[in-house]
Amino acid sequence: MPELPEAETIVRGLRRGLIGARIARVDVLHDDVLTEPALAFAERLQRRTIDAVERRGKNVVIRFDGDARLVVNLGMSGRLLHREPDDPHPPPTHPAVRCRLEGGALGGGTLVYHDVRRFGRLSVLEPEQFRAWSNRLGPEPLGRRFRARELSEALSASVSPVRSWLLDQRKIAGVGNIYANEALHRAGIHPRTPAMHVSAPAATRLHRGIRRVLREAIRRQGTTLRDYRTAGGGEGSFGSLLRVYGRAGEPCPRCHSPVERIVFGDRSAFFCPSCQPEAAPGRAFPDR
DNA sequence: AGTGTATCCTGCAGGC
DNA sequence: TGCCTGCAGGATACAC
Repeated sequence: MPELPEAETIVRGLRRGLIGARIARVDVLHDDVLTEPALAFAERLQRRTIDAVERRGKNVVIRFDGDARLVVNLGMSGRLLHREPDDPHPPPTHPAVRCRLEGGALGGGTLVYHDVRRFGRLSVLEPEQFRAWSNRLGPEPLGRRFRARELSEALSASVSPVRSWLLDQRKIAGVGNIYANEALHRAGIHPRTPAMHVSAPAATRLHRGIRRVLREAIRRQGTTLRDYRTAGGGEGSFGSLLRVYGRAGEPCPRCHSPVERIVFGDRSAFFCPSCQPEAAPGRAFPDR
């Protein structure tokens, strides 16, 4: 998906028009993005007023009066678009759910969940369910509870490749494949390094790398490679600042060695073989 | 417990 | 032009 910076950008873009608005009507066009029958889903949203628009990891969280929440995981190609009344844009090509709004600072309009591949999921959670769901996710990487020392300790408990570890939302909430690769490059760590082999100084560099790349990407409204759009339909501009992701064969911006692409865990990993050397084999893990 | 694999979908780029 | 393959920002259920 959309990873943390993209979700954060969407949340910021939705806030003004959604807070205080009331959901007048819900149309479900593709019920496979829902976790419950369309009728029950619509029933639970209709006539509710939006109190807040928030983010948890890479999920958009819309909170209603009564404290129920709509949690939106955007999957690979999900978009949340707010179309204001009389919006001149052409209608979205792959709408899955449409909510007609009344009131709010922008006078209503339509909130559209748009998803070409339909890997995204929308669920309505009551306060208790929301707490349980949120507790299963790891710390917010931009929050105060995420510290280098804790990162280092958590890494030392896992043999999995550090790139895979970073993608596990139970470990850290919000990092996906793009920013995992970018953070590892900034930290000078090979993506396949077993998590427990990441030294304390390297974990500190990784901690800083994660926070820096996420913050800079938020400033640029995220990375639009293909599907991602802001709430207003715009594109994010962080793509031109990517140092390794999607850049196999291009020179590393730091040392000019060609960036390499490998595949493991069914995902591409991009890295600079010179800035991110693979740990010398032969000690703790002789042959993997 | 943690890791690898298959699966859910569609669209696009590139090779022939 | 058309067909085919590979690839894609994610998450989960399952077997081992």
